[in-house]
Amino acid sequence: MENSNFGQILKEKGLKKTKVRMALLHHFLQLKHAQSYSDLQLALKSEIDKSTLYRNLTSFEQAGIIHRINDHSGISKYAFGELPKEGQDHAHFVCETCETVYCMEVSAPPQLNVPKGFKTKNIQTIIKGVCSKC
Amino acid sequence: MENSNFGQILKEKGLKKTKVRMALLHHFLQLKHAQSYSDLQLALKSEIDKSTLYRNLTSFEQAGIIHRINDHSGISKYAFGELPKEGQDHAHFVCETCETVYCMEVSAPPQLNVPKGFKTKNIQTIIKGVCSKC
DNA sequence: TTTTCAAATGCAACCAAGTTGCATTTATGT
DNA sequence: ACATAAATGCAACTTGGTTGCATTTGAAAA
Repeated sequence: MENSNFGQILKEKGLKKTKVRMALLHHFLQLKHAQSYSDLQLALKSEIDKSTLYRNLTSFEQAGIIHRINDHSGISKYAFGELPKEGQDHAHFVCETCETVYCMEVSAPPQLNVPKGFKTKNIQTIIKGVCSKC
Repeated sequence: MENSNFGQILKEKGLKKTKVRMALLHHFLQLKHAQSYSDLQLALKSEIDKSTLYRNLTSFEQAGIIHRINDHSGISKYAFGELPKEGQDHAHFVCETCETVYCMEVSAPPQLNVPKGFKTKNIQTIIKGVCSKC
């Protein structure tokens, strides 16, 4: 996978090809699990300014390159790939031991007793447990 | 519902009966939807110190008087009642318009393709949509 | 290639949620 | 009424995230 590839992804999304974005993209593409701001800051050796990083995370999310995950910790994590717009075929597994967040497939959404007058638009599921490494 | 009742609840849980706790308990018992720290601070007319409030929210949660909810906003909300330990019969509905969080029943949990080696302990569901008032 | 201009960056200052240490106060058991 | 452990209040702090602004840079047009 060469640089021309990353540049292409950014171009398709209408985002300028910058050093920061290339580094971020490179990082996200080779990761299996979700990263928090501090994970990223650490991994990228603090080379990226805080606000620049946050702004790029937002751009990437809007462009559908990554998606934002809110596990029950209260801090956002980010993972490669777009979140499906409608219905539910994506869930997040949070390991209670190592705090790692994994994306998972869902074969059938939960059955909900939503009262009259309530309109469901989106369902997000957090699974807590222990991952295979722990 | 009189004060002796509230005092009884605290006693059963091994918590001292204090002014702050009585006020908090009184407030939670008459609420239908989840409250954030700032909601509580506002509702209680800022009479309660920040750290005291947080510490009591933690105590109440540990005692099973309230449960903590993490909608995708990143800030914790608290609602009366204990969260079921095993399985899933509780979900949270977040109104996209008014930000109100409601507790809901779940009749059937989602079907998940959890890989081998992963142990599921708990499933939390956030439903996003529009509530009956909005 | 050079010019140009919007977009991206870096920096500092800021806000809010939540935590911690510590001195003081208060609820409860004896 | 007394003693003691727990609860409170306060200040200081940490951290995730945002904002305003001056400077830099990517990319498209000349």
